[in-house]
Amino acid sequence: MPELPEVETLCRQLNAIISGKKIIKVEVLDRRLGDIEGVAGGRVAAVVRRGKTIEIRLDETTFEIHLRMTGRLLWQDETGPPPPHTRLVVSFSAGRLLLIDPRRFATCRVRTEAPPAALIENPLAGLPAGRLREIARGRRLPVKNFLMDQRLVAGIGNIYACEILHEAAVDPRRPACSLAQAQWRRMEKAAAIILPRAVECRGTTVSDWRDLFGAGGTNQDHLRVYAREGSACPRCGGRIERAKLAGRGTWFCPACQK
DNA sequence: TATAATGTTAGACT
DNA sequence: AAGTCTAACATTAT
Repeated sequence: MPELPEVETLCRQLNAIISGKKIIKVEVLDRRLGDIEGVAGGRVAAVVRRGKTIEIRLDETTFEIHLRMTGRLLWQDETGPPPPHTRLVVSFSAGRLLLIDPRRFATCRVRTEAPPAALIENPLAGLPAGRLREIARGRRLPVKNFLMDQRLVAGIGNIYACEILHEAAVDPRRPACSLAQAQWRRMEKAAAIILPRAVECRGTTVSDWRDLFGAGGTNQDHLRVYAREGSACPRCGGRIERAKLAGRGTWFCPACQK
């Protein structure tokens, strides 16, 4: 569910609240999350985003959380009964962090070494046209799948891939290697508009995204194509269509996205 | 009842 | 060999 802007929102909120604090207890309520009780006793140095992964950096190791499709993090000041689908409880002296995940796809791990970096590590800091073109050389997969490949570009998922491609007026089905230089430049510009705005809006709440304190984001007010099949394209008035790419719903305007 | 859901990846295929 | 595609993961909502 959460993509780069949503994960960025959580990391910023977490930083403000747990940096410098000690983890006093870890309760794993879903065995599939694995053996992570070892992080109990650690002190949080900082919380950092890597793509869609949340890195809780402790003094010695890094505790990572990936929310996948339906994972949420929720901060609670008081201890009450945890909400349904709570899979993990990380307690601090002043409150606790809950991982809630109906579909149970979310994952956690403890690591000491950094994994291999994506070719473009942080599109929030820029999605440079020149690099995109260079990486896309010889790759015939659809440009939307290219953008969503986490080994290539870290953090972009289905909503923001659709929105960036619309803003850049590029057809999501085009082979990545076939884009002209001018189109890559438009992609760079589009990302520089869409991603920072989504972060300012604290993410996109179309169904169930909530921030660390349970509040929805407001970026859904800025969506132009995602889940808008049949409505009019805000740029050219054409009809927004839905296709399937890499098994995912893909919304675009065939009239102005070339 | 069938389908789709904001993600990733192992294994199959080219 | 490297690039690409598909099914699977588990559950809820429409």
